[in-house]
Amino acid sequence: MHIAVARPRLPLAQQRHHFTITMSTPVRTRFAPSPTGHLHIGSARTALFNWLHARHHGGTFVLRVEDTDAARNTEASRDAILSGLEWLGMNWDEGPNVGGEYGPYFQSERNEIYDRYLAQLEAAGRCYKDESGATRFRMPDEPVTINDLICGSQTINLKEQSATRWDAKLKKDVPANPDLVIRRADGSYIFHFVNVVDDIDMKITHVIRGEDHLSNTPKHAALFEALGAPLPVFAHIPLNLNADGSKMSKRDQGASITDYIEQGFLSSAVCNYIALLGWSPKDDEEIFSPEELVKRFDLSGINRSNSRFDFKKCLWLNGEHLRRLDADELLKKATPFLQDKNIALDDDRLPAALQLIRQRAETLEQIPPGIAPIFEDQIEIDPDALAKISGRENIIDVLQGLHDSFSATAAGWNEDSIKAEIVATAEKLELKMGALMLPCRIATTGKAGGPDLMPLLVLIGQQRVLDRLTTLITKLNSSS
RNA sequence: GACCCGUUCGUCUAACGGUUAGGACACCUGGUUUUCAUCCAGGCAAUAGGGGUUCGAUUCCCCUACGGGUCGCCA
Repeated sequence: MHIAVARPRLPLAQQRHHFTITMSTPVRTRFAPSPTGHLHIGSARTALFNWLHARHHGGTFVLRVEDTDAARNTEASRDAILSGLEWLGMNWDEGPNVGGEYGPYFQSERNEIYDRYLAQLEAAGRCYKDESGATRFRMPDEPVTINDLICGSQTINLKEQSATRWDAKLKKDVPANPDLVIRRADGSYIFHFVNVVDDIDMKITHVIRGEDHLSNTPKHAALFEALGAPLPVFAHIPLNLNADGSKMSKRDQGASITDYIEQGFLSSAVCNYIALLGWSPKDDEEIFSPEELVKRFDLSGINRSNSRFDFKKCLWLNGEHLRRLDADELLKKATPFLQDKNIALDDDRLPAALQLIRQRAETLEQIPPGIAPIFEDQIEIDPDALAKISGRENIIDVLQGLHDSFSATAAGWNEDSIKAEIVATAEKLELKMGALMLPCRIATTGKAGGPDLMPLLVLIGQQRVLDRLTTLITKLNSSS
């Protein structure tokens, strides 16, 4: 497969250097997380764009763990990131657990490779050891130009730019050594160097990453040049912000992918939503399965401005995905949430219950509470719901009427017979049917809202419906 | 502070010089469902400001404002 360059932002002459290198090369993208926390939703989006681009072009998606900072890396974090990616369905072709011909895929295990590239730099006279023992890459005298697929072209003189450094405490620029540290005195390597070396060594063709790396890119380009390697295509994607426009940090609500797992989101919906943050299919469609995303994704559809996270839209999208699941998939996805609430998976009533609740649930987490009245022997009456009906003058008559009618039903216990009994009771009491529905619902489910009432009553069962009506009647009588 | 990127309804976005500036979420109003939800119909709501260029700018250029990013021996 070949690379599609669908949105030229630059005159062709400027693009040429950029694209001839990879025009006929199979696409290889990578996601390179640092295991210092959970899988952040923004990182997940970066991973998604890399994954989608690779899959769209039939290329290779590489997972590389950038664990060069021994002080901050944790095993728990690495596991969380890997399992988060797995949950999202972003399978990697090369990387941890699956291997590949360009391994190892943990930077902590690649020192020999870095030594080799460093030797190359040394041989070319492009780096030196400073007085502290750290190795520095000589910043080029000439300006460096990069062409970003999304952000366009920019030229910068690194030597001049790096000759001073902003001191946040002093609030002013202070003189600095413009040459980039690439290896610490203790022999460990710095991000910029290993990142570039690995991208070269792993033959990465497209570097798709957050815009926070845009300003680093000229340095990387200089390293590519010094190492005699062609530049990959750079595509810096805009960042996600909180709903209020502030920077999304680790502790913000919805920042971690585990939040979505725990709250009963579907991975397909999360992928769909985050894909839409900064990428557009350019038409009015917006509900996509992962397969459809792969088919439609193109880097040319990525826009350049940051976006804010809209949790409500994400919820809506999740509901849409939920309704598109077939019965087996729904049961499978809901299983952990059902087990958590002790709802037996082999209960005869479960399939029908799931079909009932799926029309209204937006998350898997909302499923058990909605169908609990079917499976639990005891229900709790929501006080707020009860308050809506307890003040009605005729409430006891209504409940008693329903009870009498339901207990006398001769036509069996099904939706039609239940409806007929409610209608009959309403006529007897000279009320509209609607006036009986809410009391009936609250008495039998404890809640003011929920799935379609008739089928719900069928599943709860005649005897328990009668018992619950009696219980509420007793309760109301004793409190009045 | 310097440098870089950005700025269309509240939010996500479409419109790559000519549109009554389109769609979606959210919100509001009706309707259907004799319940809840779905669903259907309708409504509210945007080109940051100022200069150019042009017969004509959301679209191209400049300035300002605002937002974000980078300026580490973190990644």
